[in-house]
Amino acid sequence: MTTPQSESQLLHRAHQLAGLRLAEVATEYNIQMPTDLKRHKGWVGMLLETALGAEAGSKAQQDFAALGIELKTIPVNQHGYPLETTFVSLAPLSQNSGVVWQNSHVRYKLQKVLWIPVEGERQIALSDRRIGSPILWQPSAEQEARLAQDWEELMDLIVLGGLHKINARIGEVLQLRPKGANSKALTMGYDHNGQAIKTLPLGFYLRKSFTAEILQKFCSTSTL
DNA sequence: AGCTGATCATCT
DNA sequence: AGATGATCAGCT
Repeated sequence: MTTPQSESQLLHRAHQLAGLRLAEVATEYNIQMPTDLKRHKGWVGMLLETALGAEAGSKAQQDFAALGIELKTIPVNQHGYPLETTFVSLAPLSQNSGVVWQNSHVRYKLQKVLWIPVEGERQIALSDRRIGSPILWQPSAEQEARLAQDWEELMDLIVLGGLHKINARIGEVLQLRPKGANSKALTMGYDHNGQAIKTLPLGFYLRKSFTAEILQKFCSTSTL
């Protein structure tokens, strides 16, 4: 699939996927389907990237950089409520001087997001899971303010030597959680004395309550 | 190691 | 049961 040339073209393609089951899309693009996602956690996301013409195996950019749009698939239950949090970006634990909300990766990634809900309950076979209607979202001023507030609180902990105080309970809409190969993968950070330490890489994630708000606003009639 | 794509699975 | 912390795969 060639990359879409306009926002409306991308939306049109996304709407055409709505209602299809994952097996139908995988067959159309000759993509092997795993039995489950245990060892293929990013499979649904990659499938829809292919189907929509995003640049595969891409870089630290939006999926549709020319359109300024990030693609996110999100697993939902039968009511359209998120089953998982949404990873946004890695948190800069070092070399973070001068980073402010306005030039942050989180704000960049969330400027404009095409959300595609997909049935995610494990009782539904992967092949039978249906794709929902796409939602093109831009944060409202109020939503961005909440994101910025959490981001600043969490970045303050990182920058001011509070890494040891960080856990997933902090933040109303945004949280920090480990994001690495495993608990042995370490990165550089700074402790409360300003000393360089090895610490778990952390990522910013959107809480389910926040993404539910995004999905619900549009899905009152039919998303799935 | 650090990005991309995320979900798993244990613990509370 | 839901959230937190841990983990999986591929590419650079």
